[in-house]
Amino acid sequence: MEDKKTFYITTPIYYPSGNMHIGHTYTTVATDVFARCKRLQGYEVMFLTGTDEHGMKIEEKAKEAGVTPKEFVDSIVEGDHGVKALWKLMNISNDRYIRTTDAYHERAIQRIFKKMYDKGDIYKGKYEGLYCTPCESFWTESQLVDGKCPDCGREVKWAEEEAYFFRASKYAPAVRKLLTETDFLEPKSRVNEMVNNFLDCEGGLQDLCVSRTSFTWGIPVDFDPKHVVYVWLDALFNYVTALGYQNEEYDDMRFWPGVNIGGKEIVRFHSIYWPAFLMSMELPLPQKLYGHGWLVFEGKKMGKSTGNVVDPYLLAERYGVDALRFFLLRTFPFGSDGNFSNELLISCINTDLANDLGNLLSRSTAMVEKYFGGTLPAEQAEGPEDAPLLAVAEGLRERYAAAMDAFQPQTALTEVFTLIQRANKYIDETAPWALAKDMEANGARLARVLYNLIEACRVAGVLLSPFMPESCDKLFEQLGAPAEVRTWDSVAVWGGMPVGVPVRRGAALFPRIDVKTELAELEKIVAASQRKGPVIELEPQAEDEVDFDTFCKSDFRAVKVKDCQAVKKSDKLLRFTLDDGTGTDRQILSGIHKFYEPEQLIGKTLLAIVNLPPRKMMGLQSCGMLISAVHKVDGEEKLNLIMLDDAIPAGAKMC
RNA sequence: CGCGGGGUAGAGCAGUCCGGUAGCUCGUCGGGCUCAUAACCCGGAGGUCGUAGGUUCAAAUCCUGCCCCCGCAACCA
Repeated sequence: MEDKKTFYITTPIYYPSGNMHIGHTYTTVATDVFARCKRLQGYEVMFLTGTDEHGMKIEEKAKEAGVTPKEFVDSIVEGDHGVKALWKLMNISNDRYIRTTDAYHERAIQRIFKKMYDKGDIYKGKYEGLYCTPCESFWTESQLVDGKCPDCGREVKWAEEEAYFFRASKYAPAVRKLLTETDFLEPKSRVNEMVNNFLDCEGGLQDLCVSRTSFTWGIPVDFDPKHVVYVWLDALFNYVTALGYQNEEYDDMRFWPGVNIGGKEIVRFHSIYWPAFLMSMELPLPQKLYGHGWLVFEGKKMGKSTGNVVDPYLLAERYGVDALRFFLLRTFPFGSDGNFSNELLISCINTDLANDLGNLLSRSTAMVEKYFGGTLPAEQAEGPEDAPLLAVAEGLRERYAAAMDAFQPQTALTEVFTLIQRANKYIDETAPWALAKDMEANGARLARVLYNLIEACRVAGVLLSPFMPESCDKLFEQLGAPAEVRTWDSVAVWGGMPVGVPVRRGAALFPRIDVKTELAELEKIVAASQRKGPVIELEPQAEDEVDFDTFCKSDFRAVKVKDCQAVKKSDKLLRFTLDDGTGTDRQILSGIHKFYEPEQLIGKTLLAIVNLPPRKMMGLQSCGMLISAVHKVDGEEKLNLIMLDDAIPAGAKMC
């Protein structure tokens, strides 16, 4: 009976509150490449991805859209341009797709929750905090806006709610050991952050609240149905429920433990609570958690609010799925943040794929056709130029494997391109076109040169196939490489390519792109998608009435800006020295540096409320508040100070 | 002193763990070749490796101080 080694790898399960962007694509493509690489190496691979579909945010989004939460997630997961469609487009080879709304998963989570409870690792306690009754939400002090609910602006009050807690504190020492004494979490640079912030912090590792009563879109706690299981407990266990843990749907726990890949934002829950949960359930810990870096766009974090989300559909359709896959892993070191730009994408395609790889294949196959009618003869002669080329290929597979095992696809690709570049040089050195001038004398040598080139293309093709499966198949077609020389074993030594196979020059694998034209084109597309008209959002009008007396108490005055300066060490605060007509300067701090430079405002006449209680900010007194008009355009906040006619004297009362 | 990441040629990055010729891609300048996707190959110019000290025969790399940038956090009446 065949006993292949198993390999289990996962992406995080994504939260489908909106469409996936290039960042999700990056994680998923990377994981796919690792999975394909292990399959190539002969492992029995289980590759899991999925979606994390519960929680309050989805419940809210669904409400906004006027559908049920299930209908909402169905449309994002299964719909046109949805998650599954995107992974299909990107040629993701996941073996399984888990949705946390799958019945088997929900059942398993209930069992897990019960087991932890019976064991005493989950206990019923009280969640205390500031609570907004209409919104049914708890907020921390820091989340509050003006001491009020950030969502609705209403009063919050101290409240407590019954909740279940996971005894994370019990496992803190073991987790600490795991992080500091093993290479479970990589890259290593993320270890300190976790240990300092969450384990060695004041009070140590806090117990985690694992149930909620404030919303219903979640897995009910079956023995206490007014509670639903908090999303993280629900979500993290997907990695084992998808293998059949605590359910009857699957029976694949032999794959566990596996490797969890994810962006750096998931490191906290995956490196601390996930191992603790597993310890509680007495399951083996994951082999590895790799928290890769983020793609940033023009130096800024990518996000819907900044409007700089990069659409993977657009790029894949325009440049090809393989080119995009390749670019993501070739250009950015996996462990750290990378600066995404369209220009970088195009130049990567041109340099590596068109000029180096594509052109090598093109010129090599062209010469086999031209000089030998597409089939190389068996009679071949070695030459002095061969050794340096073969030296680069020697051990290439092992260097590549080592880099892949270390989760450094960028390095693995650099290795492969060393061979490709050396092969291009080899053409120059051997000058096949010169040999071809006297076939009688040089025919055998020419045959050998071309054989080596075809072989170089083949070896590169095998090693690149996890990154660009479709393109490598096309490459093998052109080379005439049969299935048995597309394998991992076949690239262990030079010379696997059989002689006499038909070589056919085909269409350019990666056409060269005109950078200038293309960048202009992309800009047009982006501009067009934005030109649909700015969406202006306004604050909803207050529903509560304010009584006249209360209103009259507010003392609004015209004030003149005598001086205005940025507050040191604060991004947002400006410090105003104001003439309020009293003869004594009034100091007001205002968080509007994002919208105004201090020098723009000096001399202006503004509107302020002057009888608010003074408040300290960044150590400075603020006596009142400047009044502004606020709105949002395409999700971006806009703010305009109310500027009064300069003819109005300082201190004039508004009524 | 809140936590973390980073500062290496005009641009983008590797090298830093484990000190020993500073490397890659693009750009630029010059040359070669004509098989190939105006591609390929060779060579040149261009770097106080943020800064100031320290350890050492030797520091981009190890240690200390400082400056600047970027996330998170805080603040944003």
